[in-house]
Amino acid sequence: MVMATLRDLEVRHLVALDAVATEGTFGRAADKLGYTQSAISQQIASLERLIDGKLFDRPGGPRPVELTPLGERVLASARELLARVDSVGEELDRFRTGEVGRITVGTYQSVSARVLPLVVGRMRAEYPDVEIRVLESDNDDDLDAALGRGELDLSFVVGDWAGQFDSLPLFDDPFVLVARPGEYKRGAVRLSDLNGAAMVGQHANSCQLMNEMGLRAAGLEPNYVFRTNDNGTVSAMVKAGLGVAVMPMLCVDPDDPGIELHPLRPALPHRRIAVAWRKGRTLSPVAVRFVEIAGEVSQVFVDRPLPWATSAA
Amino acid sequence: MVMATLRDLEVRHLVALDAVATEGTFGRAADKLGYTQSAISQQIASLERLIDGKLFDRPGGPRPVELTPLGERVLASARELLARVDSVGEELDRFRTGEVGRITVGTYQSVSARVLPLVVGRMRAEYPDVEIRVLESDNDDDLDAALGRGELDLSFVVGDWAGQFDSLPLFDDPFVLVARPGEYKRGAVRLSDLNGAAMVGQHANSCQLMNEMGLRAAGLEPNYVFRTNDNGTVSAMVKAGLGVAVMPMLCVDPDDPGIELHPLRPALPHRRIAVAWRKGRTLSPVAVRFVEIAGEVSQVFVDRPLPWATSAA
DNA sequence: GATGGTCCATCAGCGTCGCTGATGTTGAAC
DNA sequence: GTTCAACATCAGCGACGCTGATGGACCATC
Repeated sequence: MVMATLRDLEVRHLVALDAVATEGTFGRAADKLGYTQSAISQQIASLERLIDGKLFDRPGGPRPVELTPLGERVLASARELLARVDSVGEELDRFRTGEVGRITVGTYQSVSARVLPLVVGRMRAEYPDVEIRVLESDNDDDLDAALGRGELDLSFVVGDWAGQFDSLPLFDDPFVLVARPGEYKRGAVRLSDLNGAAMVGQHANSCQLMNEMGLRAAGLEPNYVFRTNDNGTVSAMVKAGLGVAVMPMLCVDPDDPGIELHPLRPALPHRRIAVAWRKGRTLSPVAVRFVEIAGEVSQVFVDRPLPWATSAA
Repeated sequence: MVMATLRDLEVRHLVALDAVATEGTFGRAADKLGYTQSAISQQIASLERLIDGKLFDRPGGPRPVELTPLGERVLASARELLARVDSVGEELDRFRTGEVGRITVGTYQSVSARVLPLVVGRMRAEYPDVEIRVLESDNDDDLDAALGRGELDLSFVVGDWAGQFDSLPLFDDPFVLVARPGEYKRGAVRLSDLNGAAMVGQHANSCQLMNEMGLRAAGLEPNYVFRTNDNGTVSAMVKAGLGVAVMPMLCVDPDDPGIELHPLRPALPHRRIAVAWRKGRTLSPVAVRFVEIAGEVSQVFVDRPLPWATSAA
């Protein structure tokens, strides 16, 4: 016979207390709850042991029980707790359906500008009460680290991260040459034609490194005259005649008449855009839907016109 | 295999969830709580069945478990509930010690004026945070009814209520003659001397009826020229010469020089003052103390000087 | 790639707990 | 007194929860 404490409390006890207080007798409470009178009697006795005090006065004979002053106090707390438990249940249901929730997503400039608005728009339409937080960074490592630490639920990433993350590949984003209209003949440009050309690029990040490695692998030593991480500035510099740029196609505004895009020949290895999350981790329902939507809206980029068609428009 | 719902929730589940989330592994949580790892595993599994969703991602291998998004939500609610349960426990302790509580007491004019202040004063000194509510009524039936309905925790009553209530007798309050000083010789007055005297009395209530019955039993027909339920007004009318009054001694200000008190011979059956509560009902700790204190302070009235000594002072 | 270590899941065994159904007890009403 | 309507108690039993051991997954290390 060990000492019973509130840690042994069960919701069932509170339900029984409430029912007895409401119904007035153990028997009616038992009927209501689908137990026998004996069971209710034992449940209340057990609760009285936990509380360490009588909750009901039993007048004996055919008269109903009545709460003691202690019982009144406990009942008030019990009803409060029951209401809280119920509201937790409802909140969890809302969470499961995505009615409430929060999601934090990592992203970077080109995705922020071209992909994220499409996804966020559909998310807000489907789940108006879901809070969507976005962390944008120039630096892939920041996003990876934050994702690894669990600060991000999801992150857009470049490349495959099969080792560390689970991911859904969204689309391939080819490197294209950005030049002033007419500077090169329409259509593909040979890498060798870029030899010695003044180039505009980004500071060292995964795309830029991928890009430069591709160029060097083709035997040319790029001549960077300006670097910026702002994609708009890269295009602006090209327009201003500072040089040409090799950029992921997603980083360039396809409707900008001041520039012309050219496929490269041979093509550099394209970058693969994916949305990733920590390997093996369960996603919230909202996050799952976010990934689905990201996949759906990415069809736009899978099917997008090739650069020469665009510049020829 | 029946469907588990939140109604099957137990505090133990929440404690286990909290411990695992805090400790990071099932094993350490088990050590902390004095269970085996197996028990914790089963408790969490059981909770996951209740919640109908995984709460932890188990990476497998030597790495600790991590909360799923659902788990985070549930944990937050669990901690809130645990805190609430703890605070209920503390509140109940305070209730038991009388540190908090409320008591509603029925009373009537003479007790309000002479007895209650003594009791309330000591109660407030002992239990400064206990709320004391007082219902005063001219009409005994009101108090009895309110006590019977449970609206009062305690009530001062006149007479024995052995049938309906439990009670503690406090003291006996004799009926005395109230007259102007010198109107009667000091000391006892014969009932027969009151025959035909103009009298001031109360409206029909238990004391007044008791009083009149006693007079009639002694063979005299009282001649009431004025009735009021206000004890001060009775005395004032006596002082003004409207008549004499037969009153419970407690209803008269013993220090009032404008009146003189006389015992009656033969004495009328005195009224017995008691504090009563519903038969068989458990009293709150504060109410128990209230009754004790009422008994203690009533010693003043048990031992109080007889009327002729008072008026001779 | 084999090994050891550290996790959690699972299983069998078993004690305990909670429920049922029947019986005992109490007090009020007739 | 008898009856009735309450709750308490008891024996029995089934289910549940815990223990201790085992198994499986995964990582790190060699």
